[in-house]
Amino acid sequence: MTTIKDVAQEAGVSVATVSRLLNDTGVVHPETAARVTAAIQKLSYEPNLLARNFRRSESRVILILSPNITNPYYAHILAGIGDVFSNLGYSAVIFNTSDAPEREREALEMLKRHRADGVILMANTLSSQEFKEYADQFPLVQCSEYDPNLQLARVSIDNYLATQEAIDYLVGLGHRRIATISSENNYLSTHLRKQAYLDTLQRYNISLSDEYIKHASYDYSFKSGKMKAKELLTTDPMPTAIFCISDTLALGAVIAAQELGYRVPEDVTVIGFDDVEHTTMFHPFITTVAQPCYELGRHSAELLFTQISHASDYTREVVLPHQLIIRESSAPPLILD
Amino acid sequence: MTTIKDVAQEAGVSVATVSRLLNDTGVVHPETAARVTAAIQKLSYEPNLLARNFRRSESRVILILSPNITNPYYAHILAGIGDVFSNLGYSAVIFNTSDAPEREREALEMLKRHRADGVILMANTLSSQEFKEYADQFPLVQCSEYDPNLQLARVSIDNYLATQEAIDYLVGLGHRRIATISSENNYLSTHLRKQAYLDTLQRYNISLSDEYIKHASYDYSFKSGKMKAKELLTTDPMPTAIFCISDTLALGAVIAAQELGYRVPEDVTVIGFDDVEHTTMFHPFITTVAQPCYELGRHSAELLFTQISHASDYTREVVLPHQLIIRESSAPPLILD
DNA sequence: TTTAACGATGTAATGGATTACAGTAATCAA
DNA sequence: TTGATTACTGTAATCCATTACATCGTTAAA
Repeated sequence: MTTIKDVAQEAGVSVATVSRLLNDTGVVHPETAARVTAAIQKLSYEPNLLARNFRRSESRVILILSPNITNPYYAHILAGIGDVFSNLGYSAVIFNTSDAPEREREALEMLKRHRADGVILMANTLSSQEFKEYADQFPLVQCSEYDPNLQLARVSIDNYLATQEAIDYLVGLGHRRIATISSENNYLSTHLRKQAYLDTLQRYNISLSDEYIKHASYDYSFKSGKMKAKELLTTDPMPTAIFCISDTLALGAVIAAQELGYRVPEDVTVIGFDDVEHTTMFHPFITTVAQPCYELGRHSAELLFTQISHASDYTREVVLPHQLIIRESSAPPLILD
Repeated sequence: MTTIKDVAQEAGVSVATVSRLLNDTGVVHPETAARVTAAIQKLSYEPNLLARNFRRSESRVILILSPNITNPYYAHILAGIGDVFSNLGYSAVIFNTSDAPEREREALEMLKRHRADGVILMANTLSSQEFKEYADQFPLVQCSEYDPNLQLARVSIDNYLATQEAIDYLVGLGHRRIATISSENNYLSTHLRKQAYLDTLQRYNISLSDEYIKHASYDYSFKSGKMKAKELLTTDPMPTAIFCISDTLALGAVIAAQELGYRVPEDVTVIGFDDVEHTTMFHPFITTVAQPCYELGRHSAELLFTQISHASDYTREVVLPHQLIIRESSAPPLILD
């Protein structure tokens, strides 16, 4: 293997000079530089990053913990993170935690072993205390979800406000029997969306029914959304609107309604959350709360990089704008109570 | 930072002994081992992987080149690869090439710099000659797609045979006006599927019409599938069946048909390829050729690992079984010619 | 003229783990 | 009893790039 020593020998200089040229630290006489460059070319030398990283004590790897990569919502976040870091010469390692604490712990151990320089978490299943121990020692950013007990760097939308606006919209259309399909997972966004749902209905003096609150699987699966929607559509009185905390669930609800012979939005309004591709794949196009996924990823990456670069003060909380997108799956109820 | 030296000092032994214990190379007296283990615990020592990898001259990273991670087809392949390698203590870095040769080259350079120990390619845009140079030097496996000019390790299904069976099935149903939505990309699978389509129709003495052969975008986008299907559905005579080389395209075709007022499968049969989730999201469930994605990933990973482990002889070609899954989007044509 | 500063380069230490090789004591075979 | 073998441990070289410090002309400032 060609090393910096070989290049130095070939060019008749010391390794220090080669290194200086390579890293653009310190001055090198143009003529010398030319000789070195020629030697590098001739020997087709490539610096050994194992040695460099070891010496610099950095891995140039960042870790991304995501509960489930197959979820399209994450794909754009990943793209955003990837674009920032690959420009900076970092590799991103995506770690599928499946929401299992052991898996998450295992991944975070990589930081201790100098396997990664920092981490972006899409979800956190550890206790605040255990989580804080990592956060205190290593660059860390929370994306989408975050631990409300800790003052750590995070990037997300305002889930409470976004839900409020969605429910306001439904009430504004005339809906009173508004159900929700939440999730059995433990994410903050899930809590906030449910709380905003409850608070907003209360604000309008709309009575709440437990039967109108369903919990789909932790990963928002299409199947569980469909199942829960069928439960809702067979309760009496039937809700006239269903607020789903993810588009996949909303899709399931639309299909459930169709299978039961209901029309969307004439018989029942369905709205989703996230705005992933399949909201506009078939009719009715789904009314949803759009999240700026790519931007969430980009901001997270930038925030992590400032931490890795040892900037002492960095923004802790980035809240990006959401947007209610009205499409075809929502309409006023046919019969007003 | 705690180093192996600190542990050695604490335990009153040499670094060699600690290392031997850590790596289970050579014998260590049980009592000594206990002392060392205690020291490791006490100092909460974690080996520095930067140093280890440098010394061992391995990165413990493998590279995955995929043209487009947002495509759900790849998600399961990635899961299969990930499961194998994370058990082996490797990290997988996913590189989105977007089918751009520069991006691919850039990624492969990482091998030269000892940034990764091997690579799995989902698609290759380089010339056989350039590609061979990397393959000769580094562990490499082609997954799904491969360069037919080179004898390199690859894992895939038999695309030609699979397509043949699909067309046989359509002809068996009574279809004669069979169209295809192929892709403008340059993948081998695309060529093979198209060729099998052509050959099989010829075998049945069914005349071919250029109007029945459409090419969607390189990434099989839903939109382009829908657009091309509309073109097919407005040609005269209209095809009674459309063979799509991906499920996303098939989905687009179904929606296109519905928007034009045609029923699937009564008015037009649509079949897809891959068997990703959305084939069963709504009715009609899509008839498709299933690929064992997870297994493709797993086998690729195992094949790569044997190469990394310097096994001199390893299997070059793994062909996994496909399966035609008949669902709701296919039926005999209403009117036979 | 002398001193200081600068430009350009080289020497050698450094990072942390692995491992070839050497060494010691104890045990075994003859 | 002696030589060989085994079990266990230590010393020090090694991997390759970076970089603190030293060196040596040359030029600018005093």
